[in-house]
Amino acid sequence: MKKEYKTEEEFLKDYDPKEFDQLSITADILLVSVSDQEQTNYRKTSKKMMSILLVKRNDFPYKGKWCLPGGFLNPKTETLEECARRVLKNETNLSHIYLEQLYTFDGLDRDPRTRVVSTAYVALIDKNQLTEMINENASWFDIVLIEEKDGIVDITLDNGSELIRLSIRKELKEETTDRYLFTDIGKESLAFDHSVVLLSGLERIRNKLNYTDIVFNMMPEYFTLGELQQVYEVILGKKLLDPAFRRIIADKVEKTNKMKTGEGHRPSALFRYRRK
Amino acid sequence: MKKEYKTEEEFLKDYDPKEFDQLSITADILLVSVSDQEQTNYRKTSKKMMSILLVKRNDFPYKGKWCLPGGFLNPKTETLEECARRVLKNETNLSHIYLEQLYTFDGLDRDPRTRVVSTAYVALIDKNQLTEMINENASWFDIVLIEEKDGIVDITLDNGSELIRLSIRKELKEETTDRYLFTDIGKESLAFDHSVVLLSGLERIRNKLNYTDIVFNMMPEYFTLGELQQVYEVILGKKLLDPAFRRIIADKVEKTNKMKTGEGHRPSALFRYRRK
DNA sequence: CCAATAGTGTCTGTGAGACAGTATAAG
DNA sequence: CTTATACTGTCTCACAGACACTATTGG
Repeated sequence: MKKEYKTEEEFLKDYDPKEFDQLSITADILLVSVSDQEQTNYRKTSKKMMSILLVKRNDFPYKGKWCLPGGFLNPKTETLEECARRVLKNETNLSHIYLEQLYTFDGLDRDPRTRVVSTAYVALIDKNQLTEMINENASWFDIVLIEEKDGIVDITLDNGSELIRLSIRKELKEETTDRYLFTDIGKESLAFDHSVVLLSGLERIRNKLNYTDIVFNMMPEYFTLGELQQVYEVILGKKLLDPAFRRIIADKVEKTNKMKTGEGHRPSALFRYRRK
Repeated sequence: MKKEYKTEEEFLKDYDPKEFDQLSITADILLVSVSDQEQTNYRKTSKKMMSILLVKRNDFPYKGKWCLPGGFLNPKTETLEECARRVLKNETNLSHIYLEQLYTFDGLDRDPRTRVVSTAYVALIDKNQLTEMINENASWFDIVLIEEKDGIVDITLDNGSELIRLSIRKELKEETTDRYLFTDIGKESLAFDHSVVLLSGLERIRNKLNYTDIVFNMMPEYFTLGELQQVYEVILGKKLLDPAFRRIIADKVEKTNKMKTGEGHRPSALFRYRRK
């Protein structure tokens, strides 16, 4: 039977590193989606927010803290991406999810137990496809604030009953490039170095929004251009002008003959992603 | 004493996987620089080419094949980047090299001995800084050709006495993104999956040329705009128009009062990278 | 003078930013 | 009629692409 520990120090004192391999690899996943915030005014459209899936840790280390879903790689049987998909399947019960390798995080002290290298993945889903309930330790957090000031990025997460405030220092590694060194400096934070993984992933998504079609992985099959624009705006963190936006996405979408009505204002045409 | 093997099969038959950890991580490095090709015509400027450092394998697996320099991570003492710098120091005797994590390659059959996950790094240097001779198994290969046609990328490498022709299939992983699946399909190739690492790295450099200042890691302190333009052209694989190029880099460089003369034509001003 | 590169002036077309205007549903 | 969003027309400004032109050296 598993022994119960009260503090992390007690746990580590008793921990036998030989039980683990000397070196392990995990795949951690930043699962991102877009959620709707209900509106009181019947005319107004619901506000959209980015949201991410976090899991509450049941065991030491970081017992009670929230972290990204992840799992240890089975070196004999699976690739890192397969490992990530296995974890995603457990959390969401979905199989065909957009997945992209983000970065490999390998600080010496990421995990107090032993050396654990983590390859992080970004996953995008349309929340409407979620049917079955996810595991009881998991919860969707809305990103209610993300703000950069004086080289510090503040992120506030909210799952309806709990608020998490993260603070990450962001400095250029090299003046010749766009690589940043992220350092978790918040009082609250996610387990391991997952605050840093979160910020890296969000910046990746923001960058790729401009030159890829990854947004459509977060959209339902039919959507209005207003909805699509809101998703752009929440990811980029700024308002866009209608005509400019419509020019940009004109060749990425196709108009259907469906309409969305009953919104208290002029109905809008439903569009669909135009695959190549 | 080490036993000598004649074939790879014989070697693998005798190989005891328990001698290795069940799972290992290596840092592999794509070290890229720019070399000058001598010109017969005294008026003409020397043509530039990209060149990369390869190492000839002394042992099985892939004995006799060329591969990227790399080394196993020591899980107790170093990060992957430190591991990469240690390898670079051995190969080039240089310490302050531009280094950037590229991607983590983790196919199940990358290494016939045991499961080896490799995190690849891209390193850029100015060849003029190289003084001491590198290790005797290492050699600089010029990229004499890189051509994409019908989803196949052909790369030809030349170190002066040996030609290597690589062929890699390139297909989009997902229609919504810019991620490619690379498959080595050449008769000749580099050891392990290093042909794929090479191509990934070259594409990374090409992309970053447009929105970062990484070129200057491959330039000497003083350079003419003609030289800089040639480096851009060889990396991008196309000619650029002078006025357009000068507009683009105008705010990245500063003119010095030095001149380059004796070239059989009008002398050119020497410029320097303008740090922020 | 010739060959080759250095360096500049300027036209043109494309495309993003900006603003203003028209259209249409629900209540 | 009001409110809120849907959707379009068009002006302007910045800037990349393109071409033409001048400048300057070694031989």
